[in-house]
Amino acid sequence: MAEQEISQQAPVQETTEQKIFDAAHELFVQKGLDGAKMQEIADKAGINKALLHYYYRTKEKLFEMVAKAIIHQGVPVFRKKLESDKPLEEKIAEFVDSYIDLIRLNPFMPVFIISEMNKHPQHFFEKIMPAELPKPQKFIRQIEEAVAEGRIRPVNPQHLVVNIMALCAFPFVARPMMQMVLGLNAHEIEAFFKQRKTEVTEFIFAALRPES
Amino acid sequence: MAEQEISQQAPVQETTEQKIFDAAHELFVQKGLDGAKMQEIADKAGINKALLHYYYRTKEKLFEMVAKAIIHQGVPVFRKKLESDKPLEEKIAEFVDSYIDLIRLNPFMPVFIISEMNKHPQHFFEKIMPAELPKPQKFIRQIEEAVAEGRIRPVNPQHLVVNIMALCAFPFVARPMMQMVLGLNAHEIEAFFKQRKTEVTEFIFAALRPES
DNA sequence: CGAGGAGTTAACCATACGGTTAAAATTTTT
DNA sequence: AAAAATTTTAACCGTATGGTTAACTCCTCG
Repeated sequence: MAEQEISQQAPVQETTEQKIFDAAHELFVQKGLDGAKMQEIADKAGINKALLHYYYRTKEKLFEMVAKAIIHQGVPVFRKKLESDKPLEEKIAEFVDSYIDLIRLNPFMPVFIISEMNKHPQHFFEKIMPAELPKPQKFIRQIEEAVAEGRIRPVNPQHLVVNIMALCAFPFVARPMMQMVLGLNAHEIEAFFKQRKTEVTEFIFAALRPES
Repeated sequence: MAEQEISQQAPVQETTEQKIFDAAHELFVQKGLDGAKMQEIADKAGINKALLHYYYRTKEKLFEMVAKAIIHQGVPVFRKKLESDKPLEEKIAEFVDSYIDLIRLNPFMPVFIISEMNKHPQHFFEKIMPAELPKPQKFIRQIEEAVAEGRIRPVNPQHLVVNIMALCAFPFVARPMMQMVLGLNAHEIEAFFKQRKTEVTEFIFAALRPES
């Protein structure tokens, strides 16, 4: 479900601008704004450092473009799911499904966002995040209705929203730690992430079953 | 419950070494290894830059000491809770309780660990993490037993462990985002975090109720 | 008192870094 | 093919950065 067809790099005839962008993408994601160096990006792109400034004026601008691209890859997914007209149960299942799909395609994304958002919150919300970021009001109203109707256990809707996001995203940001603590090798962790979707969905629905 | 008495800085007669350490702590946590600059640390400590190198030979060494201190603040809490002899239900409740307490005392900790762990995994696990990090084997066995006895719904124990950690830690690392998405002001977010402990505990227990 | 050591400082050093310049190479336009 | 515009490069610039040096202060102890 929700397996998008994202042209998985066709290195046919990549333009220089693209090569720079890709190199910057990889390094910014891996090392952050401060950790990634312009020379390093130039080397990885296989070009002269001056070209970075020719295409993207400054490091900050280059970073902004990369960060925006990353954010804008996720935002529409959220918006679509949060604002859909589907009934609550279906909505939750779809949300978990496409959220985990999204992260599995770009496992670095949550760490990148969390790091940069916490390190430079002002810059992040003023220059990178779109002004109209998806709001879960409709989702929250649906939760309130379901509670009122007794269809689900009484829960605080805001906490539920956070819980869902936490269950989806956290394993990816804590991956190295998990791997260490649970003692999993590469294969096992891969299997773990494969199971994750169903396990999370079942966990949430179980937590929402009405009492008695 | 579990409100430790941690001598909340007594700035009576702080030694220079301590002043440096504290300044480094604050800046490394806030900006990471790459983002924090030695001059900045010296300024914040109110001393000459050469003194940094007098007490802590290099930036890396200083960082290691700070990072170790942060890690070693949390590890014993984990170990104690994970290896206790209490029955499962109690254990989960206590784990959530002291985990959230721990993070509320140092809300920066999870972001710091996640950032640095993902940015320099090798350095992190070789030089900073203690060799004998707490393992949840006993906890996992207890879960398996509870499932076998039908006391809780059948769940994959590893996923449950991850779920618990996710529900506790994630809100703190995603705090700025949450604040934005849920549209909370400083007071409201404070209230949110106060409710968090009970909400998470109830959520987990609800998810573990046996079926039918 | 005065020698020795710990603590502290200003000045300095080499390199790394983000960014610029001017000219060369390449492509596009006419 | 010449002119114009675009792309690429090597060399350079000023500053920031991690780190060092050597001298100076201050306290301790014989």
